[in-house]
Amino acid sequence: MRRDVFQAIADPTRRAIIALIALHAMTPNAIADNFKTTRQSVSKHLRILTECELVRQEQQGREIYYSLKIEKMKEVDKWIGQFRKIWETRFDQLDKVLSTIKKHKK
Amino acid sequence: MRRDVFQAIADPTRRAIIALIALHAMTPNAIADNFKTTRQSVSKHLRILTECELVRQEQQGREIYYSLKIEKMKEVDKWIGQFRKIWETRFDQLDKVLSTIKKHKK
DNA sequence: TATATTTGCAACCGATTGGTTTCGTAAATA
DNA sequence: TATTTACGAAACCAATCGGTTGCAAATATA
Repeated sequence: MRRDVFQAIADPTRRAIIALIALHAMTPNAIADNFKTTRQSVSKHLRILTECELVRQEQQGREIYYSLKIEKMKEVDKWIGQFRKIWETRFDQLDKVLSTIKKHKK
Repeated sequence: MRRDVFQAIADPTRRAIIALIALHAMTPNAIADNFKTTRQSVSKHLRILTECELVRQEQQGREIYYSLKIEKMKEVDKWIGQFRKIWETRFDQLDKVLSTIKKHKK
């Protein structure tokens, strides 16, 4: 069962969970309250998120607080980075074309 | 069969295809040459990428050239953006802590 | 101590996945 | 015209997915 961040964020429920716990740690029950699905289903998603190290657990009595390991999200950002370069370059090129047109108008 | 960009980039082969055709349009056969898998398998991946509008086709004789619709990648970038704010803020806070320590040392 | 709450885990289910093989079509080439 | 090449689509397969139900363990409360 080889997991990675990209597989983790592929599921919309998982993306919602990530967004939920990004700022504040939450218990599985509290997280599940935000969805139509069952607690067990959320628990399964949390296990997957834990497996790919996107999430951190903190036991507190009988409750377990889950929070986001935001550093892991940088992996996605890094991958997207290579394409950001491309679309920024293309924007620059378009910019050059536009300014050339302006010059010609003058 | 509702597809989105996040599902598209979940598969490693698909991510590799995306990176391959990001700069230059390529035919399915040319793409398949870069992988261990068959042409038909790559063809299936290309269909999925087409379905979620990540890819553009251009017929040229009996060949079909596939290229990346880089604008679509911005959707992922946008989603990651909300977390970038968080980790940059945390970095700022760490920075403040560090400069406070420096001041105290002085 | 008996009961209720919070949780993870295993078993199971139908749907979907990524891959293969096979086939049909259209374009290039002999 | 006959053959080869490039490709998509369909049928099929084992593996995995997301979800459910049921249960056991640990902690809190009566």
